[in-house]
Amino acid sequence: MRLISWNVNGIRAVAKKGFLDTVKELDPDILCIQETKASVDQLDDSLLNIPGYKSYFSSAERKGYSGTCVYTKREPVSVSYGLGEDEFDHEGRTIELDFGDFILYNIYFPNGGRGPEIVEFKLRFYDCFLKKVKKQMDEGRMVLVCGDVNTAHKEIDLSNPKANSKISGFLPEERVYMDHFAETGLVDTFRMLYPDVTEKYTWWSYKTFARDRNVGWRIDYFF
DNA sequence: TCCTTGGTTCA
DNA sequence: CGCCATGCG
DNA sequence: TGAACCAAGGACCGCATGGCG
Repeated sequence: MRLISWNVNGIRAVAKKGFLDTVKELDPDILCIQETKASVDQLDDSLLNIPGYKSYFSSAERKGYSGTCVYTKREPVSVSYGLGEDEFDHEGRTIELDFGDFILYNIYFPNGGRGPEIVEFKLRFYDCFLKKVKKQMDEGRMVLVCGDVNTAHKEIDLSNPKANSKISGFLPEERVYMDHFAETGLVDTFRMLYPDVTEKYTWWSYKTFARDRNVGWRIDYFF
């Protein structure tokens, strides 16, 4: 089974740049999208109904902000939106699909770059999420998680760990939560398969051609 | 992210 | 509608 | 004196919205 996670930074923008062709080529069984930046009524039928897939959308109340969706060939038993905690459920960040033999979360975790109070919000979000997952695991459920976590775990996971140790995305208090993910039983699959591989990133700064030079961060995960 | 400015340390 | 500023990442 | 090492501040790009004429 092929699962894909993709932060598109505007699904309408990528739709103009071959999104549907790419999906066809990649042929995922389940495709998890973050940062759709759109509400359902802003999307036309080609995005709402991709042939062969069921689709589920969750949008922020604020226009043009955040938002997630999932396209899946296999039909889930049930789908729910949000973490079940009012504070975290107004920005379309969480889609939870129950497939019976496993639960899959597609999550766009908050970006803390706008200030300390947003970092606090991000940490509370992590906390709420982990409590929920722990409960499900204690009940014997298998849980898969993918999405944009917005934190690099260890020094190996970004180009300039020293210079970024005071920047949101690599703060000590954020990295501790990546430890908590592991303690909860959520395995960073990439790092499990490639424990020593360096310079593999999922996000690059828009500044100074960072992507061309592969100066980046690994902040998107499959657990 | 990178470059600049300005401040500190220490051979 | 085009143009520019703002918010966000 | 000057080399080396920081901390802090500013410009930077792309998507989307909204105000204005």
